[in-house]
Amino acid sequence: MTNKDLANLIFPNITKTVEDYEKEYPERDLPEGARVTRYAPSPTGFMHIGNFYSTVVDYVIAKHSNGVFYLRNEDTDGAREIEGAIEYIRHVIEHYKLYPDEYEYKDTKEIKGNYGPYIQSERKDIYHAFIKHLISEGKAYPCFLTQEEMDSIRESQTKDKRRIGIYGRYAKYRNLSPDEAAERIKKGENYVIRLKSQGDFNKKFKFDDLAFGTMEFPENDIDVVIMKSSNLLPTYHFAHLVDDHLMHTTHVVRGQEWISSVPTHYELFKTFGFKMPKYVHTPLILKKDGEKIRKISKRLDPEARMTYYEEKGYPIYSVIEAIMTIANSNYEAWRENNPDKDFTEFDFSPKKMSASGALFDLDKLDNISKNYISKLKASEVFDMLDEWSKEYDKDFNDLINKYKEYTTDILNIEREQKKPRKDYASLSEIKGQIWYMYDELYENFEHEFAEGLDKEEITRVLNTYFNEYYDEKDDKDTWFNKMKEMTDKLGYCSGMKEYKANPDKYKGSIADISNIIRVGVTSKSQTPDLYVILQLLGKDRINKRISMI
RNA sequence: GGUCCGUUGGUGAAGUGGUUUAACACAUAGCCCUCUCAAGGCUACAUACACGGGUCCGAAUCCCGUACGGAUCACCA
Repeated sequence: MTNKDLANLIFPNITKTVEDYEKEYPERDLPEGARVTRYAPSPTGFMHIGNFYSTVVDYVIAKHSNGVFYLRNEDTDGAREIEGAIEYIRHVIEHYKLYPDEYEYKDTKEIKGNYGPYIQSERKDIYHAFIKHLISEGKAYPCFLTQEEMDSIRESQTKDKRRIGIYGRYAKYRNLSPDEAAERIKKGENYVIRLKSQGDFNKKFKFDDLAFGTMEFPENDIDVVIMKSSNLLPTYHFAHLVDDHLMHTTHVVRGQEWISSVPTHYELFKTFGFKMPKYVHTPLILKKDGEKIRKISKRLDPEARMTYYEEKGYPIYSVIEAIMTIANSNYEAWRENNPDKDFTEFDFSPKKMSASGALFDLDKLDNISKNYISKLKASEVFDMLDEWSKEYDKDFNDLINKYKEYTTDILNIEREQKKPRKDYASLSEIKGQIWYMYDELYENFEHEFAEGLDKEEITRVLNTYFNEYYDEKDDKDTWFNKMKEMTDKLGYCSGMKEYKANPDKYKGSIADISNIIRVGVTSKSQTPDLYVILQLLGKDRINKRISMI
């Protein structure tokens, strides 16, 4: 029996060859310099900030070059698959408008692109053809090692401080004759297919990573599993080889944790004589935990999960800007000079990514977000708030829609001007800052009057002001002059400089008067411009609130 | 233990042998402005190049070693 016979025994129904598939997946017809990237998640968990980082990088690289960004569902691990994971991943990339050019969704049967299927479990025959080829050539073999045998190999390797893995003399079945292998298979023995590695651990090769630069690795000599016995699907390494070759990926963007499997991938591509794509290994996103710095964790850090940003209501723009700022530190300067350009117009450079992990800084995110939101029109903020609250605060959503115009006016306070207020970093913060403008929410609070202020004085100031001085029709200057007038009449000081110089000569200052009025109508001692607040509140609300005191 | 990577102030970082008394941004603090807050203006801040050798007229920048940190070593991706 030859290797070819063995291959036929294992894959009797596979008739297409590697060459057939190469014809089916021809070179992409793209302009010079166009790059093909992919986001290739496994549906085994929810998307976290590290995945998102890579995805943004994928997207920028592809879009900036007028290339292709596609989505590939890497569902080769049936056991760990989580229901709804791929739907959630889809939700996130669509939420951030990182639409893939090619994709396939099982649940809705949507598919787009000529290089599919884009779901690995549907590509089994393709992988088998490639594996069959390898077996015929004697470059892969069935391995009958049991779990127990492997455990004991590992144990002895650990004990003897040897490298761990199935290689050299530990690769017990690599030199089994096709006849012996066939016999075991016919008996129904369990097996995986392993690569018959030709690498030499004592030889080194150079590898260029676009982010990390040139690295040197020993060649791979481990007979890695390329096909699992459990579901006959390939392992990641093999699927990466086949898919990225056939789909003509030019740039593989993936987390730094993959660097250590570069020797395996290098050998796999070499074995087939395929050209390797370029690699961009993205730095880990780290987190400071007390004194220790560690990889950000979905379990321990709420901000690691992408749901966090949606729940908080960070605009998608803010999150992407924050990620881009971490990815390339010259991005901020670029953005300053190009405030209106799409982030994909930025000439992203993998080389500029920091090789050490980056701490994702929520303060920085807030700052970026505050600046962004402050520059929006009130109506735009309203729309965003509407959309967010629909999902996360239904009651508030009803309220703002009931008073749509009023709410927009509130959101417009000190907004459309050269130096707008920067009050909100996220949509979820808004309610906490404007609740007192709504009678429906004007309950369960305490008036924040200055300490030691007696009730009689409060009443006197409020009554005097609203009965004798306040007129809705006044413009701001008139309004403020009247405030000063009353201040002086009641024995307070209308000039802050004068008051600060001689505090003992007066009952208080115009600041105290303002405070009484401000707290009287809003309960809060800190609000935006009092004139605007009074204008917006209007006579009815004001009267109702005064009478509550 | 093997392999690979990294180490500039509280954070992200600029910097690739000499315009560096080491940018910039965020954070923090103070002052100014001011009816409060936010914003804005100004200033300060951290006495920042892990450590030790070497190369050189000259090193954060090049080389070696040490320490520390991280990633990875599955029929998981």
